[in-house]
Amino acid sequence: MSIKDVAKIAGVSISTVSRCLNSPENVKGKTLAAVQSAIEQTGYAPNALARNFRRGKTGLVMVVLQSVGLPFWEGVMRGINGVAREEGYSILIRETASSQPELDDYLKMVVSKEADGVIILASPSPFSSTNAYSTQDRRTPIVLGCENVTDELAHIPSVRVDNRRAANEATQYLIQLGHERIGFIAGSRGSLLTRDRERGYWDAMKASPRGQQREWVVNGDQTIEGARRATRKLLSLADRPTAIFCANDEMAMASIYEIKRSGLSVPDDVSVLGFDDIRYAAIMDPPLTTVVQPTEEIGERTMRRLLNAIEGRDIGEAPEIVEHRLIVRESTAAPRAQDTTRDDRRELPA
Amino acid sequence: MSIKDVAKIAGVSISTVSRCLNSPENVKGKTLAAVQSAIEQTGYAPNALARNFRRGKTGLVMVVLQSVGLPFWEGVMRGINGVAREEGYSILIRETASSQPELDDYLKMVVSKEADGVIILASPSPFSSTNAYSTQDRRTPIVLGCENVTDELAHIPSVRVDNRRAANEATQYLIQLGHERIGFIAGSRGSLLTRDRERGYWDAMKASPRGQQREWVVNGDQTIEGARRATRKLLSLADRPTAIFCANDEMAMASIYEIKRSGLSVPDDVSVLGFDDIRYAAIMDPPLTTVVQPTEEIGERTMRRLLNAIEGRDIGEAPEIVEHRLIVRESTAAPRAQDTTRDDRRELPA
DNA sequence: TCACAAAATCGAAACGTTTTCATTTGTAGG
DNA sequence: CCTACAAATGAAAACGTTTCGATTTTGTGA
Repeated sequence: MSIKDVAKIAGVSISTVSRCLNSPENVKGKTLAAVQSAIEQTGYAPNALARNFRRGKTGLVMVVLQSVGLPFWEGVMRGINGVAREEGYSILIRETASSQPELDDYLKMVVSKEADGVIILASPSPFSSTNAYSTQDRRTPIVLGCENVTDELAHIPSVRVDNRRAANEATQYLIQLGHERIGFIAGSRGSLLTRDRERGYWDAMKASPRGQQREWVVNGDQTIEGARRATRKLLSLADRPTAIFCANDEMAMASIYEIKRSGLSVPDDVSVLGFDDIRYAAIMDPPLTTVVQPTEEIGERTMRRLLNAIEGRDIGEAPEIVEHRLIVRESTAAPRAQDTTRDDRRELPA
Repeated sequence: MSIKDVAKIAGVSISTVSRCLNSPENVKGKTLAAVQSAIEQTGYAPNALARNFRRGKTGLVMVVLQSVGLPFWEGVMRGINGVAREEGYSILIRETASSQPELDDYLKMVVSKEADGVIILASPSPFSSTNAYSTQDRRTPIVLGCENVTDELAHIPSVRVDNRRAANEATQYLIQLGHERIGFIAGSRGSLLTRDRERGYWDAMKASPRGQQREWVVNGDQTIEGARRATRKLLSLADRPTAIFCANDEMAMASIYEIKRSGLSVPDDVSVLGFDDIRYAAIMDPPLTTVVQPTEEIGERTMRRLLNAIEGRDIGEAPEIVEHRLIVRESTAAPRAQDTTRDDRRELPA
């Protein structure tokens, strides 16, 4: 059932059939009708394999993410998918959770015509020497969404919020509430995104009454378990923080869990502030104060930028910055007046 | 940079180069070495487009899901991805959240060689007349994961837990705890998965002391908002349930949120039981009692079954059933002794 | 009706593989 | 040293489309 059969039935040449499919405005109404009828009749569907082969384009964009199922990426993926559909592309996904390929493997996929471009939403194998993004690679279309990657990929064009400023502002907000001892649960080591947020936190703490304290910053590893551990560590500090800023909402959830579990209350004893505004942020107990990113916009712009690159335009290497916003819910409050000793925990009901 | 260039440099024919790539055991060591060196030298990478075209296979499996970012599908996708990688397939995703194609569109994708097979994890456009799965379609490789689809797709082979039995057992568990008024928050109308769970609930309630009550079953629409609405409805009942069984964990989260918000406590006033054991189930407050599905196994078996179909084997149409398991945490408890009036809510602190 | 330009159609090449069949090379046995 | 056979390699076809240049048809104005 190929274009040939259709041509024969319609009594035209195969090039005419092809034209009917691709530029019907160039074919006479009568022939068009004949061809369409032949197509109906045979149930012909163009062979995408052949077409893509001939055109030298896969129509595929590879999206690298850590794992399907992480709520944060929902909006980003919706954005990506939306413009992909609009522009006739399909999305190929690869999870780094299950395997750990090198960046290089992805770049190769576009030279071997498995995809036309790559969007990176998660660092391929962290700390791999072959992850360096050489100038030679500059010609393969690739864009980062959110800059959730290691240093070596720093120069790849990206679309993201200003994580440093956002984290700074969020921390400022806690300081303004009156908090002086503010903990920070960092994400996975070596992720640009995470490091920028940590920097923003440091920036803000510099000007805070008690200044910066090394021990207030603990690595949460971007995992629930890690964040729980980190929280326990923070809670056991002599100078226990009255507020904890988590590098993302998932860790904030874990942190809240652990805080409550130790008999403390959020936000009465400890305020918690997240980052991302995932779909569960508003129905946690208490509803989470957090930094919102325009995820869908990030997805859309990432995809658009990639398409530009695919079409051969120069997209530069400067990140595209989109706006964030702090959304205040109930997990943050002013610290309690008497909260200067570390022993108030004992006074609480279990 | 094609196979031709490599052939020229290596001083062999293109068929030999092809053989070096695909069946090196059939080529003499010396030529193999020469060819490999030529490949190195040119940086040649086989053109996947051409290869797939020639072979008539895309190497792609289309996975239809509602939306990336829903935690439940994390494990399923990991399973799918795992065997896909093993078998040399890539995963194409399509979200039904952003567009609503018909099942037919997906089937067409395999005839038009955009993918070799389809895995359905979410109903394409619910209640569409063209979603019927005709016997004529029986030849296109397609498998359901979890049967999260509308009636019309009932006869497509699937891999899933026995939702009806699982829901029955879960409800039994609540009954055994001493609950008599048990609410059920159903998922999206028309989803087989959800309906089976509802059936399981009814099955169990038949034998319960107070029997079945229409008003105890409310539609939660598979959404957070829907589940909140449903919960409010249940709580406002004259005979307010002392336990609520939610068709999935996400709705359980929403339900718990709403219960607490109305001043009641979980599980003291109302027990809540979920389904799925998503990654946040264990760190909710309280940690959620729920039904676990072996998601990764489901994904693996779904994919394997699809591959069988792709390779032309008859995979039948009977569902493959995998084992579920109830995991008891802290969101369920025996009802309070005095809990027979509806007015205890007033006695609680706001 | 004719000439001519424009529009429509056709024929054939090309895309980069894989694969079949034929040919060459190598090897062992007599 | 020749034959027979196996192993290795080569030549060419084929996959289904798009597209280029050539050719035919159509339409227009004189």
